[in-house]
Amino acid sequence: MSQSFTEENYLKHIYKLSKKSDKGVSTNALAERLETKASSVTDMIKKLAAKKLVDYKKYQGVTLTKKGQKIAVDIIRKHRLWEVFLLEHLGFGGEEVHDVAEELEHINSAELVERLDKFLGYPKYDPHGGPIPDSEGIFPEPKRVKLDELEVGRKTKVMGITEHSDAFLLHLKKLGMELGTDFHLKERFDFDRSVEIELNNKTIQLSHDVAKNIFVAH
Amino acid sequence: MSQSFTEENYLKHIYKLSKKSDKGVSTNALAERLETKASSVTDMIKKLAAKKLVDYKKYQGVTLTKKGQKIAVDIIRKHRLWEVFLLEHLGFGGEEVHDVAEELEHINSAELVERLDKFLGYPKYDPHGGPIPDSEGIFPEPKRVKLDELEVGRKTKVMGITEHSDAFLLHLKKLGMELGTDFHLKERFDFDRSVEIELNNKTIQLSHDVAKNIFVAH
DNA sequence: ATCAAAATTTAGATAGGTCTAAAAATAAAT
DNA sequence: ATTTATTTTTAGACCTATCTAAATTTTGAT
Ligand SMILES: [Mn+2]
Ligand SMILES: [Mn+2]
Ligand SMILES: [Mn+2]
Ligand SMILES: [Mn+2]
Repeated sequence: MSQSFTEENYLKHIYKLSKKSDKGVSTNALAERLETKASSVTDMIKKLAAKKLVDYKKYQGVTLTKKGQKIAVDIIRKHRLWEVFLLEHLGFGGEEVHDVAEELEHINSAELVERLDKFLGYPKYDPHGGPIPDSEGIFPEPKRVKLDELEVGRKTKVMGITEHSDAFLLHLKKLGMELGTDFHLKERFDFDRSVEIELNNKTIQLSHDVAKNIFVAH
Repeated sequence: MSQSFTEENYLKHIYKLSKKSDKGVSTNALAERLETKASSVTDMIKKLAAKKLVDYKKYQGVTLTKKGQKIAVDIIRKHRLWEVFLLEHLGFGGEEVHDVAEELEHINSAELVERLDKFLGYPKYDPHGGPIPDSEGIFPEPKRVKLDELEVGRKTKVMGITEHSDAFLLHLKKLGMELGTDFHLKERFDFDRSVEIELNNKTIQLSHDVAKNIFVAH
């Protein structure tokens, strides 16, 4: 069975949104992500459910089935491999890459993907740090690094801490950082090694004492 | 204005078929090429005509407008650039390449095409000898000529073909002619324009139908 | 010039994807 | 517990691309 571009985009975004919480993905959230209307989402979800790619109960949101998940992960694999190619071999910079990868990810050829993967040297992460699943859909073990060593510009997430005092835990809680919290490392200031991060649309400063005690995904 | 994959494929095949004769491309010829029905072709042609991409009068066949031609040539450019990439960099062999290029040619990004072209070293011909037009739509000067126009007596080599049917490919294989094969044009017979060539120490006759479909080095 | 065959176009139907407006269900407030 | 607001679904419509079957035009033979 083969999917349309549209179906593949739905599956991919259901996958990504479902990581954010453990409940089903809501119709509105999906509509916003896909820049379409809620009614269109409902229609499409029904079609995907008929194909057994998602589980769906009215008003309860959607989740991917195993089959749907496999397809979603494969799209992500292709997207990230193409981004590696565009950035590292064609010399693309920054933004433009994503839109092109958004189209290339739908090119349908297992042979092509495997050869591209080989050509690129079997990368495990794309240039934004996004992990690239293998052809079985297995993601690489996320390398962990301390926040004070991470390259500026990375999107990352909290993977662990090396300091377990109540004071530190309370501090993190107040900042809104917990295990799994996603954020973006915007800047590091050389004079005191403090960092500036963006988390939940807020910009926050962290001292080096804090940063050096947080493990983040690389 | 942007075209669908389908529209682009129509334009490309109208372009290619229109090279074969100087009359408009017939509905049936297009239907056969595109593996669809004549009625579907009529529908699509009307739409392309409404967009001013083709000129069309009922029952008279279609021709491309300047605008349509530009798009068609650009698709051919992309197709051939991708084939160079797939064959020379990803290590694809023979057949598989074409189908993948058939999809890749529709990826919509001028930036991508220019960067790919640069990455490949601005090739002028694809690995099958097909000329690659530049971004302005200009084809390279053919340092190639069809075998039925080559001067008698020349030593030359197979540079490409203009007929890609299985029957023709098989025929060439049987004759021992493939891309790059060297041979010597010994004689041309005026009464049927057949030619006699010497290849691997054997003397072979080729009908005009065969000769006119083989590109050779000039 | 007439008739038959082939090519082409039209009519009507189906399926995918989307939208607006209205109805129904759920969640939040009072 | 009611009422109100929000979310989600349904109903009905539209556009693209395709098909089959029937009608029309052109081509080619007699
Ligand atoms: Mn991306
Ligand atoms: Mn996409
Ligand atoms: Mn090709
Ligand atoms: Mn194509």
